[in-house]
Formats: sequence, structure tokens, C-alpha cells
Amino acid sequence: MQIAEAALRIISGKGVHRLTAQELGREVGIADGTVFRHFKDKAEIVRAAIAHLEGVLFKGFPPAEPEPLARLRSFFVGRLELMQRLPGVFFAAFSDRLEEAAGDDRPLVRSIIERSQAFVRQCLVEAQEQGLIARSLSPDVLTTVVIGTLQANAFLHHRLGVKSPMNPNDVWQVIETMLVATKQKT
Amino acid sequence: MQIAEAALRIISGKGVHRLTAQELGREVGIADGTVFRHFKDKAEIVRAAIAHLEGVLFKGFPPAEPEPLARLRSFFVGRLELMQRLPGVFFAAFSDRLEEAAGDDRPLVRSIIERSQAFVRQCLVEAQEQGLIARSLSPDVLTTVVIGTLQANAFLHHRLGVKSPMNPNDVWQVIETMLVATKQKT
Amino acid sequence: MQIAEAALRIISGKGVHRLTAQELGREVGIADGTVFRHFKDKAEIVRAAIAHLEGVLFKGFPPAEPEPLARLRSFFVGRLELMQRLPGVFFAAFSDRLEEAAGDDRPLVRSIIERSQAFVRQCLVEAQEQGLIARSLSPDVLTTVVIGTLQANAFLHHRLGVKSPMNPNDVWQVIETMLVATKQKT
Amino acid sequence: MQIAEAALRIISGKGVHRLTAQELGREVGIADGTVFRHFKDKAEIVRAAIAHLEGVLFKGFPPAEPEPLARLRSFFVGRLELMQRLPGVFFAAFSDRLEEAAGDDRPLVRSIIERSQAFVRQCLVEAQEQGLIARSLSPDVLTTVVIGTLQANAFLHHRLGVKSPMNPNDVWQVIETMLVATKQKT
DNA sequence: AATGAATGAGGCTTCATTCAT
DNA sequence: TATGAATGAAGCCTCATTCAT
Repeated sequence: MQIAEAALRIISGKGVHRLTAQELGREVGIADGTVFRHFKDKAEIVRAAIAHLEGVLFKGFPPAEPEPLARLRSFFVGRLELMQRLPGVFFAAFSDRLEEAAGDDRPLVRSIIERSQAFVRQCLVEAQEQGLIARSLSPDVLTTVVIGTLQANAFLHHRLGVKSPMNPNDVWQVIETMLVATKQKT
Repeated sequence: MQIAEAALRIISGKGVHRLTAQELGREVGIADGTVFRHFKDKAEIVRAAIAHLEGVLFKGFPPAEPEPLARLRSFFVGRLELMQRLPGVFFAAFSDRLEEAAGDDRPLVRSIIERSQAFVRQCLVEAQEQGLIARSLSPDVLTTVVIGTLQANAFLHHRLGVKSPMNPNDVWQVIETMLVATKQKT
Repeated sequence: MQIAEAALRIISGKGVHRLTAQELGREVGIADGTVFRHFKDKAEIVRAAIAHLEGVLFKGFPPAEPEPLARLRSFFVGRLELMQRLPGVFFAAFSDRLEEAAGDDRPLVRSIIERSQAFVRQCLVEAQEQGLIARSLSPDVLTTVVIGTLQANAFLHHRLGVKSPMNPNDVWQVIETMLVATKQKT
Repeated sequence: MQIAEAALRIISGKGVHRLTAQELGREVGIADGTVFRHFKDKAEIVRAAIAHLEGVLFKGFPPAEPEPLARLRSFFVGRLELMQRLPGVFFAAFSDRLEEAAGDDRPLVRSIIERSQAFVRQCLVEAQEQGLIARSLSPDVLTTVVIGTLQANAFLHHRLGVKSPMNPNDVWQVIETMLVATKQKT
């Protein structure tokens, strides 16, 4: 739905406090009152915006590669590429703007994050089982490292306005290098 | 100032949109109008809250250790410990709530982030120069890994409400293991 | 626009400080907040009120009479008649209420005054050129005499609440008598 | 009283809406609350300001000259000179700022005006009785001409910010010329 | 469905006035 | 008398939501 998209664009680009019926109407090209012909109230609009974000983030998810690190790479690079294409939208996933807008519906936002997180963790655990990564490292910590790197990239890109974003493959290369290096060490 | 503290507490705990004069007054124990005898307007309150946050985050900064990785460890563990003591406040540093509240004063928020970032990068570069970490890895990427891990921990802790937070030293151990492992590999 | 009219009515009748959104709403028959669906803010309302005043004052302006004193008479009597019909509105033109309400838009108010003033002066200069008034008298001073008489009439009428206003033609007759008398004298 | 003076200065210079306890305190050099140690409430302050204005305007009043036109001249020139010395204060006499500030005490302001007006009228009537001015002219109208000229001068000076004010004697000369010219005419 | 005026609550801010110190 | 924090009532303005057209 156009309105959900517009809502997501506004929230992530301008902030929750700019998500008003008027602004939405202007963005979509309808009158302010008309917005409520399509959605019962603002909460419903925010829910739709979150659903829209989830759709964008998890299109083609999960990746099909059988190798856990290749699968993780695919996910990771995909997300960074998405970030470069749709910086605002991607940033929204890690921002708390959505969460604030969601009000009572925080679980909706949370599920987006947990879904990614669970996937990353699963890949890492498999990689450890296959001896690709040192087994001694806590998969929970490794998960925060991987997710965090995505997050920090979104952060730098969107918040600090970094000019030339890093190449997604290069970023992954560094992560993978570190992950597998731990094995040699032991 | 009591009000600045209360403002930071509200922003990071309940969100920007709950930072109202009434809420602030209630938190401090004064009437809403009285707030503006101490601050010209809301923007000034937010500025004070940001300054307060900066004070908390950078108390005893930068760490004095001569070894770059020890210095980084000190910073990293310190931040994670802070997070466990003051989850809301710490989370605020990475959230965009403050930034939204700051309005025109975004540079204030940005400077907090850039200061940490520059420190982390400097430690990593020194470590590379001293041969502790593989020189081939981009310091910018490594910086996002380290900062991102902090960020993801704050995220998990505050947003997903993880019950038992990880031990700061354990988290650092994993990072350091990965960083130095890259050297052996080459 | 109804609101502009009401605003002018309130400002000139009760004073700037009574021009509140509530009062305006009451006058027009809408809620206070609704006022701002039609005008961005109070300044815009005041601007509209001034424009409305200008429209009322300069309807059919300038008079078409070819003789300068006849033209001036027409203007003068017209203004005094207007004063008797719309005392509040007319008074507003000379009051500083409007100016205070206008805030930054003082030029709008000033232009109303200067326009009348320039017209009066022009008539007097022409009359001097045609030998109807002694050439020795400063046109600037004469202008203040004519404008001032209007002003003082508005003042008496509105501020001192004079019961029976003077007849506009009689007032003009006195002025004209004095103006042309100066010629004989020389 | 210093406070009364300051109040008059503020009202006539900056407008009623700037007459606040804080502004008054700043002007006089005391704290805002202290203002109410000297005056019961704001209305009392305004009353004092009006009394102060009356004192300034009517110092040495009425002039002692026996000739009515000389007496009027003395008054007229005196007022214009006052205007050039204290533009704000003088303007206040004709402005409605004071009246707005006075609220319920409008009679106080009115009496200032009526006192001047009665004096001017008296001079003119005497002049007519002595045959200095044509008897046919309505003294009420003549009074508005004289008072109005003062008013218009204050207006030009203060409101339109005219750079070089007219010479008081020149202005009076024009008025007197016109007044006495009417006699010859008959 | 669409419109846009209207409502009314809520948030920011100012200020006269009070009062403990 | 002086101070200045505190109060509480307005006033401005925004916005979600409703509703007649």
C-alpha cells in the first residue's frame, strides 16, 4: 500500500513526530482526512509501515546457500547493499523510531530484529559445528559482532552522513577473515 | 542539573515524544511552567541532557593504558559495564532519540559518536602499526566491528530486553581473539 | 474573509491584547484551534486584517475631481463619513494597535498611512501651484494640519466618546476657509 | 518613582505587551518579584506611569501669557519641543497604548487629553472674542485642527520615523497664519 | 471513496502574583 | 526590603479524528 510506504519513508527520513495525517496525505497525494478511509487510526498505519519494512528486509530470505558462511555472507552483503539503495528504510530497522511510533505494538518491531538475529546465530553455530570457526567462541557474542557491524554501518552511513560507503564485500571479507582466523589459532 | 538528568532519563527510557514539560515537572517535582524558569525552552533542555550524557560517557576518558589493545579493552569493557549500570542512558548514545530531540543541534549528538569512534580507530591503527593485528585489514571496517558490537549489545540489552547480559570481559575476549588471530593467519 | 474582518473588529474595538484565538473563534463561531486551519499563525491573521483595512480605506481611491482642493475635500469628507459609519475601523488606521499587532510587518501599516499622506500633500502642492493657497506655506506642515485634523476627529470620536460628531462638511469648510484665506492675506 | 518612569518608557517605546515584571525589574535594576513590593499589582504601576506622564506634560502649565494666541503658541511649541526631546513619552499621550494598559482606568488617560483640549479651546475662544480669529469658525473644529496638528507631528516623528523633524516655531507660524488670515477675509 | 472544515485535547511557553528565605 | 523559585492560568499552536457534503 502506498500509504504504508509513505509512512515508512516519513518515519525513517524525518522522524516519528513528522508522521502526521497531513504529511502522509501530501506524500501520497490525497487529503488528510482521506487517510482514515484506508486505515482506522495512526496505530494501524504504523503497523502497516512495519509490515512493509519486514517485507522489504526479508524478500528472498533466507538465502539458499548450503554452506553456513556463504549463507551468512549472502545475507550480510544483501543487507549492506539494501542499505546503499534505501538508506532510510534500512536504517529504520535498527533505529528506535519505528519502535516509538509503534507504541503498544513493539513486538512487531522486535520480531524483525529477532528473525535476523536467529538466522545469523544459526549460521554461526553451523559453521562452528563444521569446524569453520573456533568452537570456543560464544555464538551469542559472535552474533552481536556480526549484527553490530551491520548496525554500525547503517549508523555511519545514515547518521554521520559518511560520503563514500564501504564496499559490502570488503566489509564481509574482514569479518570472515576474522571468524576463520580463530580456527587456525587454536 | 536535576532537570537535565530527568530529561535524559525520560528521553532514553520512554522516548522523545514523552519528554513533555508536564512529565519533566512531575519527574523533578515542580509544576510544568516552572521548568522554563530554568531553561529557555525545550531545545535548551535537550542540549543540557546531551551534555549530561557526554559527561557520563566520557568520564575518565580516554583510558591511560599505553598498549593500544589494552586501552581499547579498557574503553570497551567500561562502556559495557556502564550499559549494565545505566541501560537507558547508554542506549541513548546509539539511539536516534536524542538526535530527534536535538532538532537543530544534531552536531552535539554527532560529536559524542565521533569522539568514541575516533578513539577506537586510533587504537586499532596503533595496534596494526605494532603488528598486533594484521595490517591488511581496513581500520575503518575494524572500527565498525568494534563499535557495532557495543551497539548491538546495547540494542539487545535495552530493546530486546535480554535478561542476563553477557559478561563484558567475555565479549571483549572474543573480539580480541578475532583481532589478533588475523595476525597468525598471515 | 470573515476571520480577517473579525480580527480587525477586535483589534480596533478592544485592543491588540484581546485578539486571542478564542476571542476570534467566538466572534466567527468556530473553535479556537480551527482558526489556524485558515491562517498559519496570528501574524498572518493580523496581516489579513491590515489588508482588509486597506481595502476599506482605499475603496474608490483616489478621488477623480480635477481641482486639487475639490479632490482633497472629497477624500477628507469621505474619511470623516467612514469614521462615522465604522468608528472602530477608521480609528485603527491612526492607532498604533495595528502596528503593535503587526509585529515584524510594520511596513504594511506604514504604507497605509504614507499613501494617504502622499495624496494629501500632492493635492496641497497642486493647489499652491494653481495659486489657491499661499505658496509660502510649507506643504509638509499643511499636510500635517489636514491629516492631523482627521486624526483628531477620529480620536475625539472614538477615544473620548464624543456624542454628536461634527458634520464632515462643516469640518472641511473650516479647513478650506483657512487654507484659501492665506492667499488673500499676502 | 523610578518604576513608574520605567513603565512609561517601556509602554511607549516597546508596547504594552512588553510591560512585564521582569522587563521592569531589569530596567530598574531589581528582581522581578521585588516590583510588587512597591506596587500592589500591574494596574497600580500603569496608574503611576500615567500620573508620571501627566506630570511631564503639564509641568509649567498653563502658560502665563495674557494674549490668547501667544498662550496657545507657548503651549503648542512647548509640546513640539517636548516631542523632540522625549519622543516616546510624548507619543504615548496620543497613542492608545496607555489606554490599553490602563484597562479599567481609562478615565485617567482621558483626563490628560481633555485637559489639553480644554486649554486649546479656551485660547481659541478668547482669540475669537478679541477679534483675532474670524468668529464664524467653530471653536470645536479649530480645536481639532490645532490638537490634530500636534498629533500628526507626533505621529510622523515617532511612527514613520521621519528623520529631520520640523521646527516647532515654523509649524506654529503656519497655524497662526491660517488662523488670523481668516479674519482679513471677512 | 474523497474532501477539508471543525473539534478538542494536549503540548509549549509566558507572566502576574505569591512566598519562603 | 530584596530575592528568585514556584504556581497556575492563559494564550498559541498542532494534530488525530470525525463528519457533512
